[in-house]
Amino acid sequence: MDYLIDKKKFFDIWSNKLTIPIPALDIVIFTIYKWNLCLVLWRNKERFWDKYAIPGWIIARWYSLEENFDNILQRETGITWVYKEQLYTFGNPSRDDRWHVISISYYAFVKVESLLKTADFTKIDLVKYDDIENLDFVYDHKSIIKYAKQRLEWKLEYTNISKDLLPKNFRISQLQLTYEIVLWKKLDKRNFQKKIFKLHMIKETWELDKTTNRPAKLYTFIDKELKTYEIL
Amino acid sequence: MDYLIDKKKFFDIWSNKLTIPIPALDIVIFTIYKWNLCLVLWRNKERFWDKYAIPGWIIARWYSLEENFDNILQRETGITWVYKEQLYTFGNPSRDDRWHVISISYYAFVKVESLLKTADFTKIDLVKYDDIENLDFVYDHKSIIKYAKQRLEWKLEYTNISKDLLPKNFRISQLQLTYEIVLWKKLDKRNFQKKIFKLHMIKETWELDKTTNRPAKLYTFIDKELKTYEIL
DNA sequence: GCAAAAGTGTTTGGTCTACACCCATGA
DNA sequence: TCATGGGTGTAGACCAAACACTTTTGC
Repeated sequence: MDYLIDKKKFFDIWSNKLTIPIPALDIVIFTIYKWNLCLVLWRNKERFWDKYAIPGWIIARWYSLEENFDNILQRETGITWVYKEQLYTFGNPSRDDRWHVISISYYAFVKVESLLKTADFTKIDLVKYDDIENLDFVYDHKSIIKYAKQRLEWKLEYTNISKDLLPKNFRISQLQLTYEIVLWKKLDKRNFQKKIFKLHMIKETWELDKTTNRPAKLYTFIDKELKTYEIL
Repeated sequence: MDYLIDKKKFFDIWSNKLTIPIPALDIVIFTIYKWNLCLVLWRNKERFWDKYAIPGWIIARWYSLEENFDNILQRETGITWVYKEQLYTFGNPSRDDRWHVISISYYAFVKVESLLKTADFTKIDLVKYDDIENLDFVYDHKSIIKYAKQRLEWKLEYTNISKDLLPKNFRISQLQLTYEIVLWKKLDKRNFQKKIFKLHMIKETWELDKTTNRPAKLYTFIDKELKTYEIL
């Protein structure tokens, strides 16, 4: 009676084929590891013929995108929490040559401590972003990654997203280094600090980091929430 | 043999149910009509119990999102060309209470002349944005519209997207009015002009518009393409 | 001549950039 | 005592916001 619950429309029993594309969810996970921008990639030789893939799976019915995300993340990487945001939905019918799969893509950031504590390194590889040019990926996953990288750059310039890439307390030089790594350019130390302070993005703690020659003040983010700034 | 083409996974013949959600594509269409921000909405009493909906339909397999978009737009509104961009993918299982439908949403802009020339007003209604608060919409369409409006504001502030809302030639005061309508605030005439000119967004034509008391120069956009500006 | 919209500059405060030296500590 | 990274200020250019009067035309 109703067009939507007339399920015959979506599956043709005689040809044994769906008439709709299949929705999947894929995740680009960034982290800063040893002061390199890295990706958490999925390596599954059986399924992917020795190519890399970003974690992802078919979307299960009756679960929200968030629930599907959490489930895929946990099952395929072991990681329990990341900051995530929807990236884009890719629907080119030829992106997967076996079937029309629509990829609802997310990008995510994970702090390195959290990664090392929870990730299952038998399932994933940590790969430097700069190396992906030379690696083989399944389907259109390389272009999804590049799209995510653009978004990361924007996000870093206009929000306090770096809070999800850095430890709780950090030296200002580490914050600056994070920006330099992602934006891939040198920044001026004094101007950088002025900007960050003017935005009230971080505050001093009373701790010192004595691991370098001259001890450095440690800072922490003021806002726990994601905040967008007009300028940076 | 391969996990993806094992179609049994996606349709359970015994329960006669799909095991995946259904992907659909929905479109929020903006226009400026009689100097009001308006939406092109779909009114289908049979299907929608006298509520408004944004145009949309189930995604057909083997066609790209763009092809599905064009097809839906043409069939449901008659409109032949709009500027479009992907907005977001909404996947809450309860957004449609009959089935789990994932909505890949787009927002679009159409010039009023083009709208009036091609649209099929037996299928659509033109509704002022300011009125939607008091109207009934199916599913989560009202919140999709509000999300699209936010994006429109951003787009107007940082790009030359207004070219797709205005006629080819226009008075500067009309351009300013468009900004004021969408951003919902008064702008300073002199500062507005300085900004727009500094960005090299528009250029003079040698025509005059004599429909008001004092004739006004007509301007036109320099770039045909969408261009993003760092500042506005 | 008057109503209506067009057109036009200046000042002020704030922000961005470029740039160089001293400090505290560990080895 | 030296090497390493930490910490700090200023001057000049540019940009953004506030603000009011004159001009041209139709009626």
